[in-house]
Amino acid sequence: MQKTKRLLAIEKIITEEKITTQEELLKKLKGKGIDCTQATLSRNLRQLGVGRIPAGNGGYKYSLPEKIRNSEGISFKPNIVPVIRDIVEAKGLMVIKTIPGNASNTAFFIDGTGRYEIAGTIAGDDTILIIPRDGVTIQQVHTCLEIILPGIHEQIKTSK
Amino acid sequence: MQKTKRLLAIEKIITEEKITTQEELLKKLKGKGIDCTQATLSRNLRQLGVGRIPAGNGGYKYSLPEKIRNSEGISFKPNIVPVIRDIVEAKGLMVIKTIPGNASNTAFFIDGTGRYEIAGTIAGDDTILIIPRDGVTIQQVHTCLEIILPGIHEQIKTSK
DNA sequence: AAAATAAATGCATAAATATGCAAAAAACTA
DNA sequence: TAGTTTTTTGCATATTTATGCATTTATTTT
Repeated sequence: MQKTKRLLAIEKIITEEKITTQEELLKKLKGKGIDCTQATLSRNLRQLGVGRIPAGNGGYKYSLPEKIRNSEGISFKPNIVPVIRDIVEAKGLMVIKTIPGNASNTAFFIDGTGRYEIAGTIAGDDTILIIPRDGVTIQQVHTCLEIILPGIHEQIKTSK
Repeated sequence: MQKTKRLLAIEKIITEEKITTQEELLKKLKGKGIDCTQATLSRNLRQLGVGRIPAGNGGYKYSLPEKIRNSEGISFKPNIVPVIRDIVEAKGLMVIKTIPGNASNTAFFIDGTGRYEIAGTIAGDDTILIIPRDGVTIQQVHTCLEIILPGIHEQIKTSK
């Protein structure tokens, strides 16, 4: 799907560079071979929960949610990818395996993102059960996880 | 100065209600007897660091910095009220008493909110000095604290 | 207090963003 | 796989927001 790829690219670009307008983002994407219109970007940014905040030096910048912003508009994101070992599907639910003792904090992080796709989580010691909301497909949950934890699937695949 | 009053009103309104457009904010302000143009609002919002983020149900909402956002655009605040023992005024400054050892982290939290009213803070072990910005009254600082820490004054009053 | 300097504001408009609608693409079903 | 439904997208445009410039208001200096 073209859209998923685009969403990921948008998040990556926004995280790494200071993007001031949608037109600017449009060009960056084009540079990566991803082509769309400003209208589509506007919709995608909404879906990703991306906000537009005043930048310290003048102008504005786009910024991902689930971040902690201070009055300078600077943000950061905790990286918890390395603790995740595996992601499998079962009975329409999602099971995430972590390294021992890390299920709870990982689930807490996932909950904290408040993603629409996820109705709730249950965590043991090294296993998390993710309950998708009604009407949300497993594929959508995968996409959702990829958004929360960029590169996670790739990471799991290569470490196997 | 008219501007300070307006900035405070903007923060208050944005904190308490879901504001979708600058025009909407304009009307709310007019209702409070504060009159200006959209152009001025745009400039003020920038100065306050107010961002525009997608709202969960569709549409957008303005949001102060200092908040932790999740992807639904909902914000929440850590509750640190219980560590605060007393709030008194002295020489146009504000003195906050905390339980021992908690002044520093409380001050850090207050600083982090980036409130316009507060020029800066100094913390010892159980005492914080809040220096209001020029032109800001003690009453306005009280209101500001009530916004940062809802219910704080009530809590102190009842525990005495 | 008058003059000089800086800050704030409105007006008009440019710039940027969101959205209704129709078409195209993708996903699903029988 | 042909038909049906859902999702995604572009186009055109309405809506919303930012800003240059001139003017007013406030602040500072002499």
